[in-house]
Order: sequence, then structure tokens, then C-alpha cells
Amino acid sequence: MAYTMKEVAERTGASPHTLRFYEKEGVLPIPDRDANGVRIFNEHYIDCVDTVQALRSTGLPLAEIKQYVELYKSGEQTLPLRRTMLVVQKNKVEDQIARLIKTLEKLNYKLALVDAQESQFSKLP
Amino acid sequence: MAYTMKEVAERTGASPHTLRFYEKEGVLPIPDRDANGVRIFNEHYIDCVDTVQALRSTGLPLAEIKQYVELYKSGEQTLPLRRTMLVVQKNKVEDQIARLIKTLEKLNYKLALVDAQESQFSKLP
DNA sequence: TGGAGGGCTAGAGTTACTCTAACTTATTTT
DNA sequence: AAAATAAGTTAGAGTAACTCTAGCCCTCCA
Repeated sequence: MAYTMKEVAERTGASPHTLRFYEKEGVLPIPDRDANGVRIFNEHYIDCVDTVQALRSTGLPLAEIKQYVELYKSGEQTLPLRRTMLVVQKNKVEDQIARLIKTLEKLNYKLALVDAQESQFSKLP
Repeated sequence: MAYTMKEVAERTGASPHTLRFYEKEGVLPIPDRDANGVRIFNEHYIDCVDTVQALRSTGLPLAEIKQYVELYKSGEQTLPLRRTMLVVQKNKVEDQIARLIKTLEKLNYKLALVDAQESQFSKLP
């Protein structure tokens, strides 16, 4: 039930550096410490990291994630606002996916061009 | 056939700042200037910007884009290497799309949770 | 007991912008 | 004609989000 820094890093894919940095920036809770001042994490902490990572991977800045986390901490009356934030992010992610698909098409086009040029090149006398 | 900084910025979506920065970093060609030292751009320049943006949007660092551009400048013998770079980026983009779809699912899940809590909340006496 | 392994903090370095200051030039507006 | 507006120029500072370094502490196992 208790995890070390290294375990949390492994389970979330974030580096210990990044985890400490997120904590310092206030987007992650302040974990308990053992007698030597070493952080002790629990299952819930890993959920928090997952959420922050999901929000970050959509490009949401840490400052806004912090806002979201603070809304979460201040209870149910912030649910409508949090809902709005989630919907906004959802739309952004859909846009990003659309944009990446366009990029993929562009890359495929460039690959086709390169292949055409390559075969022409190899046909030279 | 000739464009100003502002027009290039509008047509590519990159800010003039960013365009000058890219030029300084060597990922864009050095454009001609008019008598007042003002940059004059052409159609081909816009293609270059598009390509850089497509590569950047896949997360390719400017340093590697610069390498690609230099390979391009040094002619046909670099085609196989450029082809490899494109394939690598294509795979990365596919990965990114897959990851974003997962994030989208997570967001939908969180939205469903929030909606459930919200309706529960509104049912309170 | 000593060395590997992990953790801690403070702070420097990196990437890719992004903005500011201070200035010139060109075009409108009064 | 003078003034305001808009666009351009450079050099360089600032920012976000890591990412790494230095220097130290603690513990565990051979």
C-alpha cells in the first residue's frame, strides 16, 4: 500500500525529478515522510499523478492544472466549473487529434515524394 | 508572389517573432530584403514554414529539423537518410494519436463521473 | 566497514518560444 | 505639414516545463 519515489516513477512513467517538481508547483498533494524525511506514497497519489499527466498531455499548463486541483479540493460546489474545464480540454484533445492526423497525411505525402525521387535516382545510368 | 512578414505569419499561423526565431536557428532559409532591410518572402518560403511546422507539431526538436533541412540542402544522396527520418516521425505521430485517444477516453470517464456526482448533488433535499 | 543504491535539497541549464525596448519607415488622418 | 498608426528591424530579457548537477544523508548487504 506504500510506495517509494522510484516505484511511483516507474508506475506513472514520470521521473522522480518531475514528481518533486509537480509537488513543488502545487499540482500534486504533499506526501507523508518517514523518519528520514523520505516521501511515502499511496495508491491515491498514483491516481493524482495519472490525472495530472492526462491533463498535461492535452497541453493544459501546470498553472491551470493547479487551479483545477484547487477547485477539486474545495468541494462539490465547484463541480460545474470543473465539468466545464473538462469539456474544454476534451475539445482541445479532439482538435489535437485532428491536427495530428493532418500531419500524418503530410508525412505520408512527403514519404511518397521521397520514394518517387529515390526510385528515379536508382534508375540513373 | 512576394509576401510581407505579416502575410506569412497569417498564412502559416506562426507569429513574426517565431518566424524570425526559426530563421535565426537555421531551420528556415534566409529571405531576401528590400532597400529598407525588410524581409521579402515568396511562395516557397511558406512551404518551408509549413514543413517545419509539420515536423515541430510531431515534437521533433528544432536541432533535428535543422539537420533535416541541411540534409535536404546537400542533395539527392541524402534521400535514404531523410526517408528514415520521416518514417521515424510517422511512427511517433501514430503513437501520439494513440496516446491522445487514450487521454480522450480518460476525460470522457472523468466527465461521466462528474455528471454522476452532479446529478446526485442536485437530488439533495 | 565500505560501497552500492536510493533519497533529499538548492539551484543551474535547456528548449522553444514569447515578449520588451528602442528604433526606422510607410501610410493615413487631421 | 504634423501627428498618429501600423508594420518592420535588432538585441536581449523572460517564461514554462522540465531536466540535470552537486553535494549531502541514510540504509542495507556482503
